[in-house]
Amino acid sequence: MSILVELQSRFRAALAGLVDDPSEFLKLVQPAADAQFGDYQANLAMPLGKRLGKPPREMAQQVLQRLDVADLCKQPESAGPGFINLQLRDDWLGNHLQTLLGDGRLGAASATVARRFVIDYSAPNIAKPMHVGHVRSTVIGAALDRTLRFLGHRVISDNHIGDWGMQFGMILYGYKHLRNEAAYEQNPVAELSRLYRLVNLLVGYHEDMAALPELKSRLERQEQVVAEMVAQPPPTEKAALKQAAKALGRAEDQIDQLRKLLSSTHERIARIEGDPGVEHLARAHPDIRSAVLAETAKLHAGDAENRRIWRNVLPACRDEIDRIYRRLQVTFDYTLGESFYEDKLAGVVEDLERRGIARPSNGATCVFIEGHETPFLIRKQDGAFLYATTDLATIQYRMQTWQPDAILYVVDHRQSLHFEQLFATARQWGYRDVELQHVSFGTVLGDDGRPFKTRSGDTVGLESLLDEAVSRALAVVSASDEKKPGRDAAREDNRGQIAEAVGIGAIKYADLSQNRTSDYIFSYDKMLAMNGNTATYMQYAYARVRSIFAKGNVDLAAIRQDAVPISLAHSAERSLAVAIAQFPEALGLVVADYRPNHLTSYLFELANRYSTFFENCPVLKAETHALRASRLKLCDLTARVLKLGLELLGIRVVEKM
RNA sequence: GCUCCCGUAGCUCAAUCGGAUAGAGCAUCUGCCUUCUAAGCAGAAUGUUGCAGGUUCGAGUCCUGCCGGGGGUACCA
Repeated sequence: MSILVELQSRFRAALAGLVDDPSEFLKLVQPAADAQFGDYQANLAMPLGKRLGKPPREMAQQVLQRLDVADLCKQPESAGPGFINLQLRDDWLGNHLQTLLGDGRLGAASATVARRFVIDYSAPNIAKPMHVGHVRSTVIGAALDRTLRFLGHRVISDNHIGDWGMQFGMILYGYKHLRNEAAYEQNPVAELSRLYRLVNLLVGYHEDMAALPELKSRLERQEQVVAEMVAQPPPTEKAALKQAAKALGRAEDQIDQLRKLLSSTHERIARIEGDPGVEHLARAHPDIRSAVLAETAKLHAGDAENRRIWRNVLPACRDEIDRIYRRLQVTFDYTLGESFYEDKLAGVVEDLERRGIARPSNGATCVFIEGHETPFLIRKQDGAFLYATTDLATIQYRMQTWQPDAILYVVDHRQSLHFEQLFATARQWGYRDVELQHVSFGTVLGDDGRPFKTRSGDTVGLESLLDEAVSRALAVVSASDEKKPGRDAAREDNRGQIAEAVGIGAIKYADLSQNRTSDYIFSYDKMLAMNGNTATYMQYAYARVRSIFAKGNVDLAAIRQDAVPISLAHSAERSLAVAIAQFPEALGLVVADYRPNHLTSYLFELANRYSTFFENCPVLKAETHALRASRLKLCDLTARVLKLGLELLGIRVVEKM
């Protein structure tokens, strides 16, 4: 049971008769912003007063007269311009916690209306190794997956891996023309990823070279424009003068931008030309871009050799990403990659054309969408399909196969235009009763504020990040052991497992604790931190609770059934109790806007309050037996909420640290 | 050009569809391990929420303009 939901229903009853639809006011019943205002607050008297044309303070009084919360709360008070402050009764809170002791769900009710979700997350491109950019989608997606499932929804997780696009054309081209057979024999995935990067580099080089003349002439034109503007006699009128200055500034900005673009293009070209080996390859493969596209088209058209290579190469790539998923403990119900839909693509385009949703334009097939300047391309001039086509086929398949109420795409926010167009097209196509959600997240940036890359231009591999995290955690575990001699010897064997849980947990938490919509600057130290607001802090709090149980030989089953009332006399006990009871509210926030950072904030707050409790309230040495039992109950609930909450985030707890 | 997002403490980030005195962590400083794990606790210091207007009982949040940064923008994903 959620206290907030209960309070809202009490307010609903109180508002009945005052307004027709109380819903918009009920959302103003919230946990208190500050402990001095109690546990919960209702901010509805002000807007209500405005609606009914009465002074807000009077309105608050009127609501209070109609409000029946005497069983849960102390006498509510009205404060300030009309805030209503509510404080839970200690006896009610104690009883409530008592019922939670016997509740495996810790108060989190199963959804009354179970929805069916398809969650599309992780989706790496299997032609290249997973890097830090894949962590966010994987970790956020998995957390939403687990949380929705826990709340009683039907969830189908589907890893839509990239195994069919132009990136595979690059692999094919590289495999055929640039492969080092010995390296491939030894480590196929490493060689494939080298080939992918190499071909990508060469394609980029020729694109840069091709773009250069146009870029130069644009710059010259722009410089001329500015020169003419400067040569103009300045207008005499003040307003016109200001206008002219502004226009000049903008034109100069464009020059700056063009110069930057030009110089970065020159830089890339120089890098290639400065490397004799690569330069030689660039000269030897002048038409590489169109050749790559041709390989892609051939694969799609069913060319026997390309299909054979594709089939041979795929298993090794899949093994590679599966190894990372095992380590992250992420699993999917389905892994239906782009290739799964290849035989459906032509039908999709045909169907959309027949219905008049798509039409040919400049040799390609497009969907024109109102409000969008550029069309949504579903087939290229050369006949090849695009990821738009695949995504449409995927929607069709998911709807036919699973009839979901919602499809969530956990994907970088840079693809928002694509999803807008995709969803708009899907709706025109007839899929109107499904919630199509782009659960977007911000980009991982480097120190320079640009999308994250290492100096060499390669993104940081995910696996090395995981290794680094675990090895740092191991160092901390070992250091902590040495500081406290006299621990049990079996402990040594556990260090590796503890380090794995702590290290991986740190990385996951770093991503989950951020509002997913913000970009963030990647930092090893931050991602691998084990102090402060980190998964480690919660794991540590959990281990401290478990340590009390171990030391006291506590029989938890007996404690849970013990009739001794829970005492909340100490402020640390009470504040901990309130946090425990608010677990369901945190889960509600997570699913309301698909943001796991609500759960991390909650768990940090809970663990924080536990630490205060731990310092101030002796458990095993409590003054009386009853107090000892009461505190053990608080410990038990804290540990269980921490464990369950972290599990929903995909983070493991350990018994000792 | 069009379009979307962002600008909060020295740094990295929060702030529940507009709520009370804008909060954490890191870094800095001061205390606390013979008492259940110091990966911790208690405390100090840190702000013109980019700027200027507007809307209202109330604005980091909404509107307008400006400044600054980033993304996307017809055949990559």
